[in-house]
Amino acid sequence: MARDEDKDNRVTDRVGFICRSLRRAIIEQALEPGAKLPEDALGERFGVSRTIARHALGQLAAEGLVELRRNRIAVVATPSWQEARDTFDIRLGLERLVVRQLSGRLTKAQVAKLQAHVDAEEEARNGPDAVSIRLATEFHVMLAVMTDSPILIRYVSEIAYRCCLTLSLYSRPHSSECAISEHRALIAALAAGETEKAMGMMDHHLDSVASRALVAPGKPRGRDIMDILAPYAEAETAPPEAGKAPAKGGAGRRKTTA
Amino acid sequence: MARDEDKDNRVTDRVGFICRSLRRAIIEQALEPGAKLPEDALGERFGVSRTIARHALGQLAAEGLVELRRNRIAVVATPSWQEARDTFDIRLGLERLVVRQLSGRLTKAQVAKLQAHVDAEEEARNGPDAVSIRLATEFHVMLAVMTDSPILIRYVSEIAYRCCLTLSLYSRPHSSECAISEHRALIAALAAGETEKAMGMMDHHLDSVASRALVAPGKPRGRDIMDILAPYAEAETAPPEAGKAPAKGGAGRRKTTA
DNA sequence: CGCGCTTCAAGTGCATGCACTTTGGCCGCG
DNA sequence: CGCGGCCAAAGTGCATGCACTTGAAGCGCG
Repeated sequence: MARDEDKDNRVTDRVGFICRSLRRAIIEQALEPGAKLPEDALGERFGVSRTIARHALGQLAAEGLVELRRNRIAVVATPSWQEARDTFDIRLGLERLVVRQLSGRLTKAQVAKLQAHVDAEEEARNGPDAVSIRLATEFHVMLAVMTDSPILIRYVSEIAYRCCLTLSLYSRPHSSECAISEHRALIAALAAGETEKAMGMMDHHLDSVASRALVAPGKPRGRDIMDILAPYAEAETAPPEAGKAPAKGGAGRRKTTA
Repeated sequence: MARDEDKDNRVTDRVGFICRSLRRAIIEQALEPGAKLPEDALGERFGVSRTIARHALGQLAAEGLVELRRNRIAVVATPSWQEARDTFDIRLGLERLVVRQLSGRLTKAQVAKLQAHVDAEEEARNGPDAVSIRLATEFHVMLAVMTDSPILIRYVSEIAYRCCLTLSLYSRPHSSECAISEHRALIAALAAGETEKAMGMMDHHLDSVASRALVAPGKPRGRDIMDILAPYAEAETAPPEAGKAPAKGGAGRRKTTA
């Protein structure tokens, strides 16, 4: 990722740097949906002025990772359940394009690179979930990058990141074991040029991730506090264990990158 | 009609306003690819400071409509031929999703609205091309909006705008007559819930727009001057008018769509 | 004891100023 | 006559200051 850093396009890069950092923090769930991102705190943390931080926030907002509300502190986006489903749906469509594009056209080097990445995933399996999620996401982004189509790259990256977001909202502990083997199988199919098969695998892969991970709309984790409180408003009969303090918000003052 | 749209999200709206204006200017080809967009000129024109103009430019850059180069004046993006093809390809994938989502689910009011829009297209047929293009684009955006899926809306809008851009680079005078009847037919199929048929129509529609409009890579109008000059640099023997001389990236045939 | 109003601090919205970079013209030199 | 370097104008990069908005604590009133 430090590769094409200073191409000379894109904003100076301090903005880019902040974006990348924030994105990473978000997909690793160091920043949960709803986390506040005050401009000055950001600026201070990254050693830049609010102007830059603001710009970065703007970019991230354009990608749908943060929410900007006028005169309010920016927050990490909290996609609705419906949006989450849509996101996966669209992602599927986009990744099919990737597969179609790539099938039978992968160079040996590319295949090797992909395999190496999956090896890394394997290795990180016992590490923190955050890392597995990031690696799994990066695998897909890597595929997109290999299409060499800037637009496709952008869209797939964006949506993959958004998926991480929804995952961090609506998923349970996470289980990425099968994902890894599915990644391997996908590589094989792509390398062999079995387009249809590869597409089917991608379908199945994403579909299973979605249905396995996306747990029903019942209780969105970091969602609006009012949602969490909702069941308590109904009746005062033994509320389930929810270790969240009511008013003050357990987040303390400003959160920034971990 | 330029009044609302600010539910309270998004930037203050002066930024939004500039974005919208610029987008419109771009898709109507009042601003050709490569056109310069200096911050202060923009700011002056819209009665705001460079800060705002800059922010707008940033948004547009995120959408791929303008290009930002460090320390240089921002310009309207000039997608390469390859990107143009990719764009249409991806667009097709996205619009298929739209169709699938919409098929058989359109309310009477929606159908009416669509038909009214196509009527407007019909009416504008003798007007300037710019308007026809805008209307045709808006038709597709309108469809996307009806899916009620924010992400899909965003992506389709974005890519539709980008297509306008490529059209203004690589298309001939334009002929949108058939597009109108195709729009009508599409509405009918959608209303009738004939998903497969509707998808096929969308395929055909976009494909024909692409292949009809996108005239070969021969002479990209506003594209990098170096490309145009390349064949002349080789030898001074009568430069052919279409020959692809440089060893540049493959203009090689790529699956358009299935 | 609770409820609404006031007041204040945190935070954003935006403009402006200054430094740095790029560009293109001008001039002197070969 | 051409060519390469200097210089000013134009433009961006970024920080900072001030006005405005918002949320909430504090306070008085019922």
